[in-house]
Amino acid sequence: MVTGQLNLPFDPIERAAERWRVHFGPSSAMAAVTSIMRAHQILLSQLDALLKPYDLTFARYEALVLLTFSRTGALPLSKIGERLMVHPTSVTNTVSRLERADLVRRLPNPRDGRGVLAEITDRGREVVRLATADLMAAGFGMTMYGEDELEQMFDLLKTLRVAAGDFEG
Amino acid sequence: MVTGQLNLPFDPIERAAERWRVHFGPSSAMAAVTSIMRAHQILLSQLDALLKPYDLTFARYEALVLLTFSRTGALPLSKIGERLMVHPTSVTNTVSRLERADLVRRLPNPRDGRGVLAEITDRGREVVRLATADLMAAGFGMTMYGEDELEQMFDLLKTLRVAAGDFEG
DNA sequence: CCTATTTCAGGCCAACTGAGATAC
DNA sequence: CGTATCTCAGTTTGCCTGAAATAG
Repeated sequence: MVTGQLNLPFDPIERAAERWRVHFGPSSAMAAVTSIMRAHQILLSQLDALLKPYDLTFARYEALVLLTFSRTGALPLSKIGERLMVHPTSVTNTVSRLERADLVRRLPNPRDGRGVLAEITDRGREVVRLATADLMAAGFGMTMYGEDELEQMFDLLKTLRVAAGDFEG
Repeated sequence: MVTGQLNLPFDPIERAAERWRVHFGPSSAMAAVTSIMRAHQILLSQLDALLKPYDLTFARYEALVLLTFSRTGALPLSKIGERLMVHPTSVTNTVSRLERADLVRRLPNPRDGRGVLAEITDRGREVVRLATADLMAAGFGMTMYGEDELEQMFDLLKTLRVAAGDFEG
């Protein structure tokens, strides 16, 4: 429903921006923010639908892919939280769900007695392979864009991420 | 924490995209999608923090602003859901929260016996005024962008919204 | 009769807070 | 000792499904 074809005869964000200008003043920041919110909603809904057959959400899929990328297939939960920029308790929850589905297993961290490693299982690697094929076939829900536009989007949003202190820009 | 300054020495999305290219192939769509997800997370966290003193979330704030824009200060719940593109049950929930805080009241729709109007209260108008002043003072969390970049962002994301069928583009 | 509007019950997911166990 | 890692309990939010009541 969130991505249902409502087919309003006008752009609801553009209309809100016009009224915003009249009531409050300059509205380009508000229009850009609202657009990002809506884009997120559209994409998340599409990607979660694609991943549903694998009993994955996009958040869980991202964690799984991150493990695929690591040399040993295992990472401390703290590192996962850092890279995906999610809260420690969310990592615990995500890893628990993946563990229950037999896609990762928990191991004690041999280099830090406090720590826990999440290690991807063979089944986890297979699920990543299949899910990734589906996502790529769907172009990540971005098939309306050309290569140049995708890069433009990345560059534009990078400015925001740098300003938020995500990394040393 | 979600917007904490982690100050990684590298861009985690860029790094993931590089590895993605090696493992799976072209990664620009994935990088753009991940950037949108992260931008959403950053902005929502900042805006919700700004709105917290008013016991509002961004979703509730948007509903309140929409009522401010209507001529009579009242709209059917169905219309609110259509404009903000949220699920009917979410509208019920949002309006109930606002009603409990005395920012809107429910009225029967005189033009449709099935329907319910949400009408903004005087207190609701005052809260919108104050919250909007705070949001504008914070530039909606977008002060790192120039006017041209904000328009560029809006235009780029409009392509996605049109493709999703949000309106007659 | 069929459809539209709203509500309720109940589920899932992600994020957070705060507290505690354990180990650096 | 203080700090870091992880877990658990519990709350909030938003989104969803399915079913019901009511009315066009």
